[in-house]
Amino acid sequence: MSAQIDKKETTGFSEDEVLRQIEQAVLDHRLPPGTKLKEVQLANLFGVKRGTIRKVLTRLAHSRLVDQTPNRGATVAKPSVKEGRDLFATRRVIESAILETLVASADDRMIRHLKKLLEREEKAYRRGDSELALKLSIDFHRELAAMAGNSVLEEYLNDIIRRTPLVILTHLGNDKENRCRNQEHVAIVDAIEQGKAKKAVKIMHRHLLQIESKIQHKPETPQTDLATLLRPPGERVPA
Amino acid sequence: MSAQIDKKETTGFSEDEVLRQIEQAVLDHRLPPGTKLKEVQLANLFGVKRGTIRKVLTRLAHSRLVDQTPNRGATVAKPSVKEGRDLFATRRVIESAILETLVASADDRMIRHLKKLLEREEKAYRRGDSELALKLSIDFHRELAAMAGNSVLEEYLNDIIRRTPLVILTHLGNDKENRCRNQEHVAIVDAIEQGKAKKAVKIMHRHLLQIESKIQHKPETPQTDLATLLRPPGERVPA
DNA sequence: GAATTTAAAATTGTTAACAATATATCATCA
DNA sequence: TGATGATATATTGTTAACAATTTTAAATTC
Repeated sequence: MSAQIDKKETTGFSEDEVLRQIEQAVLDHRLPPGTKLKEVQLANLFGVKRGTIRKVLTRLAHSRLVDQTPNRGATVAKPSVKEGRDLFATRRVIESAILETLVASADDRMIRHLKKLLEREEKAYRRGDSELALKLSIDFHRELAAMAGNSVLEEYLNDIIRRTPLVILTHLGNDKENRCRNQEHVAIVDAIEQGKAKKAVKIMHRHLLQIESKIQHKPETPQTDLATLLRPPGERVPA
Repeated sequence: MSAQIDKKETTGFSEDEVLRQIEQAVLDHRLPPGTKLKEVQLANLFGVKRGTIRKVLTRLAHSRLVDQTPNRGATVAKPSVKEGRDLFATRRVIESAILETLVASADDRMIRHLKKLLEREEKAYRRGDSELALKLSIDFHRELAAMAGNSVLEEYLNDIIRRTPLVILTHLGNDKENRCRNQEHVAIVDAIEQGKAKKAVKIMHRHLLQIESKIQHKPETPQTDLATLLRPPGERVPA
């Protein structure tokens, strides 16, 4: 009744590629929290051995993107309200530190690069391409972290960013409201350009609190679905 | 020439226990950076299968305590000067946030508990038991993190604490100077008790900068030795 | 003797078969 | 019907044997 998922022809991915694809699926809000992740199913989907999937799941569990329980396999993690709050609070701390560092060393080239990113982001918003807009919004935050030049801060922010979609999906639903506002990104870059660290931090705080303030009620538990949602482009559905 | 390390009789540890023992060995400055970690050797030492060691090494690599290179195995990580600086800079950020949070919610019970810890720490210092003093000093920082009540901040601080010995050993040597000073810990608790967050943060900054300022020169590369240093208590050496 | 090549040993990486556990299916009975 | 228990299936966990690679050692050549 739930047997053959073919897909043997694909060339086969490396362990890192599989990991990144799953992480990307979470970032894109395609993998709802609570989704069961069966080893053989994933192995077939990606055209790899079960052992590879096994290692990937362990790594994902280590970064708290999946929950692993002995003998019962892995599911996409479902952060608690508490964890969600802690995550956002920590994010404010990390992003503030990034901005303080960045303002001290920002040059024209960086500012220009950031503004180019923001233009693309705004264009995506106007065009109504919310998928691309979300991606570019994430890129903006990541770019700030990379520019600050502290690899550990960058590492931690990326960790938080990866976990954030799970918090949003479990405690906010998939509303369009819960996205970064391009306008605020612009204001942050302006503050950086002016060398006003405190101002940049203040805007960033408001920016993050806007989303954070909403995570308190958990509306309902949506039913999990099959894992064909791992493939971003059009894909055929096996018989 | 480097063949049989017996040790088959031991009861055998679980995966998590093996992980913790290795982490503890790093914390205790018993595992110098660069030490080769051979799978079968570790498997024999802990009385577990090679697969278990393999998973543990992967997990340790994920938290950057070991470096893994394909086909060439794992070694205890050797952080660069840059990584060391970034680590300490981030630690200041995290510990500051912890203190700010903590001061807002500290009660008498917490203060009393902290003071008790400090007494034990001071006693260990006076007695000259620098091993215990180091351990208690780490406990102090961890306790602050736990009391703040933000699980993500706590998680990150623990991550940093685990990696810190590797930075110290590679770029500072094993001097007694590079340890936390009990006196400063006392001053931090006093500031918390008085509800002065800014003051506590300032002391903490000075506290951490004192160590951080020294990581610039890397004296030499000490030779790696065998991994019998994994056992804290007295152990027999096989023929 | 130093450098290069060849062979041996040690170490890591992979796989398929098996074992253990959990989940689903179905029959039985109150 | 609904609960209980037995059987079958599906899923995860483990292991030992094998393959691939690197490191070490020895042999050869100049």
